[in-house]
Parts: sequence; C-alpha cells; structure tokens
Amino acid sequence: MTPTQTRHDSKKKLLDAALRVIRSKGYSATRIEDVCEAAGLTKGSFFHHFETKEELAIAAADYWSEVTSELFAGAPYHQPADPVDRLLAYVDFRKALLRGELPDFTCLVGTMTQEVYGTYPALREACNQSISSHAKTLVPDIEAAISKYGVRGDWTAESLALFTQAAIQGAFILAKAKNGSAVAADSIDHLHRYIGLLFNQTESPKETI
Amino acid sequence: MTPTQTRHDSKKKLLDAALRVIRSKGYSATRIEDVCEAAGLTKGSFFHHFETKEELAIAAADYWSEVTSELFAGAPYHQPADPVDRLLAYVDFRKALLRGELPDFTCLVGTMTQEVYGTYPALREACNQSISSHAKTLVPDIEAAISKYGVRGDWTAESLALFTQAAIQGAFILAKAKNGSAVAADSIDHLHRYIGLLFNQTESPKETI
DNA sequence: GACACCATACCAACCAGTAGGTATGGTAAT
DNA sequence: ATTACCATACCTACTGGTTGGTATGGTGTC
Repeated sequence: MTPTQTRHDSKKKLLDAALRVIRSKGYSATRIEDVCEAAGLTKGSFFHHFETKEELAIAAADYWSEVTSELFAGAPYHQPADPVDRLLAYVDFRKALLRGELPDFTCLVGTMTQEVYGTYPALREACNQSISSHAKTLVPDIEAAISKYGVRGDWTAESLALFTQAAIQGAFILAKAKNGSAVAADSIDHLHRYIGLLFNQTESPKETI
Repeated sequence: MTPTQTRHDSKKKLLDAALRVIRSKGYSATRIEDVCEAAGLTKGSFFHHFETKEELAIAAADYWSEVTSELFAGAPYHQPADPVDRLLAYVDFRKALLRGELPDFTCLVGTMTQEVYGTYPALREACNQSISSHAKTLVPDIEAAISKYGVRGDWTAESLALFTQAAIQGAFILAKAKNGSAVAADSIDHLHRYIGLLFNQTESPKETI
C-alpha cells in the first residue's frame, strides 16, 4: 500500500474503527481517542474529518448502511426461484454471519439505538434509516410469497420484514447477555420456522457449520 | 409521608430513579448526579448506599428482576386452563404493557446488556440472570403445551422461551428506532402468531386497546 | 505557495469518587 | 428520664483524572 493510498483513506479508517469500537463498548463509552487509536491516527486527523462525536456516529451509521447493503446485495440468498425459499435463505444467511467474536457480528445501529434514541434524535434517525431500509429489501420477496401461496392474514409484508429484524436484533441481545452466539443461532432457527409455517413450507433451517 | 418514612427508603428511591434514568439514556451516559437528582437526593447519600456506579447498576438489575417477577407473578395470564392459551396470554400481556413513553415500558437489562457486555462482566451477568430467569418461567407452560399437543421438532422448550424474549427485546429496539410503540405491537403479534402456528392453534392476538 | 491533511500541545468542562461534616434515632448506664 | 455514646443516614464542598474539542504548526502535493 503506497503512502498516497494510506494518506487519503483516513476517513474510511476512522469509520471502520468507529464500527469496531462502538460495537464493542457502545456509543457513550466510546472515546474519540479510542477511535483514533484503533484507526492509527490522532485527534488532529479526526477533527479534520468530523466536527463532533455525534457527526462521526451518524456517518458511521450511514457507512454501516452502505457496507451492509453491499454485503446483502452480493449474498447468495437471492438465487432461489421461489420467494419463500429466498426468505428462508436470507434467514439462513443471517445465521451464517454469526461467526467470530460478538463485536464482529452484532449490529452497530441496533446497539446505538438503545443508547441514543432519547438523547440524540439525528443519530436515532440515522439508525432508524439503516434498520428500516434494510428491512424494506425483504418486502418484495414477502409480497411475492404472499401472492404465490395465497397466504393472507391481518399482517402486512412490511410488518413481517420488520419482525425479522426484531428477532435478529433480539438474538444479538441474548448473545451478548449469555456471552455466546449459540442462543442467537437458536433464535434465528425459530424465525426460520415461523416463516416456514406462515407459508406452509416444512423444510428445516440449513446448518451452517 | 413523615420524615421518618422518607428517610429510610432512600435506597429504593435511588434504585427507582436508576431504572428511569438508565432506561432513558443508557448506562454510560447516566451520571450519578442524574440519578441523585431524579431521586431527590445528593451524592453523599448515593455513596452511602453504593460504592460505585457499577454497583448501582448491578443492584438496579437485581431490583429490576424483583419488580418484574412480582409483576408477572401477579398477572392474569396464568389463568387459562390450556398451556398454549397461557403462553398466548403471556404474549398478549407483554403487548398490553406497551403503554406510555418508551422509557416506561422498555427493558432495563436489555438496554444495559448492549452497552456493557464486553466491558463490565459482573453487570453483564446480572443482566443475563434477569433475562434468563424470566425466560425460564415460561418453560413449564411450553413443556406442558408440547406434551399436550404432541408437538415435537428440533427445538427445546428453553429455546422457545428464549426466542420469545429475543422477539420482545428486538421489538423494543425497533420501537426506539422508530420512536413509537406501534412497530413493537406488530412484532409481538407476529410472536403470538408463531406460537399459535407451532401448536396448531388459530385464534388471533387479543387487542389491548 | 496554497491547500488538504495530519500531528502536537493544550484547554475547559465534566464527573466519579473523596473528605469531612451534621442530623437523627436508638441504647444503656446512671 | 437524662446523659453519654454510637451507628446510620444524609449533606456540602472539593479533587483529580478524563475527555470533547481547539489552537497551532508541520508536511506533502498540485
């Protein structure tokens, strides 16, 4: 990597560092110097790119949206022809992401939301955007599944899409509480089972070991 | 209220205040003086009862366990004769609790877990105890439902109990992100639907307006 | 030489925790 | 029952480390 390259991706370095540190310690406990240290930079560089700590967090939430969008857009769960299979494959994919340490696979914006929803409205909204827009990517498949299988009830495609996110976010909380990912995998299996039952499919969740 | 009475429930006042403040701002952002102010006391009193901020948080988690235990023990969802009905009534009860402002109905220990799981092990474990022991209260009904309806699959009663908590905790995150309880109610409806489908029941969730 | 980029040195506010005091109520010996 | 004594409960005032943010200066690039 040439000096020229390293020189100009400092903002990205800071954002990557912010993802790691905030997911480990939460937003409030994260010091700007923690982020700088993790990025291998100093506060001078930090305040050249960001005016405040909150601005960093908002930028990190937007950056998180980009990173995850690309990850999910390029993931293989879109391949099945059947919309229910695609949904189940999505859930399996989320389960497969439960690898490494807790800060590596838990959700930045879900973590921040809990802390800042009442105190930093702009940051809360950035987190909301990230979660909601990701949930929206599931809506077309859910609608296709509804019409293909003639399933109807007093729930909307949007509400099911959001429920998947609730279940996954909650799975992360349990994983943190129990200090291990196993309980999250079990929870995601239940989510899989729910979607299967909703659309009268019977296959079981794929193992991802 | 006589001075004698107010004099001796200061510790409880501090704990009640801690529940409110931490649920509003998170653990790290909560200042000891915030808690004191909410309790109508001073730091001198605080440090008479607690040695550190973390000790307060652990005591608050334990206190939270007590308060919620009593709430759920005295709740009406235990009345139905059928175990599945009891489970569904539990879920309805959780939905009915979604009243007032976000800090009033969201979960203290779920909030704290996200922040402290990697940095305050003792506090994380107190949160885990609170969540896990509450989940355990559902296991007998789930087991009774399994044997009554002959349902079996590759999941345990414990895992379903934990999944209910994951779904509810995740519903709180969405509610905070969207700054309203409606999405949480929808998510809990999905949880209700899942349990109904698991045990082949068909009734719809009770409205709680 | 102007500008973007980044480092060092610094400041002021904040905040967990401390020091040391006062008020209240109980106990027991006189 | 009054005095002496002590423990609990609570307060005010302070300290010292932390930390978000600033001021300033250097370095490479166009």
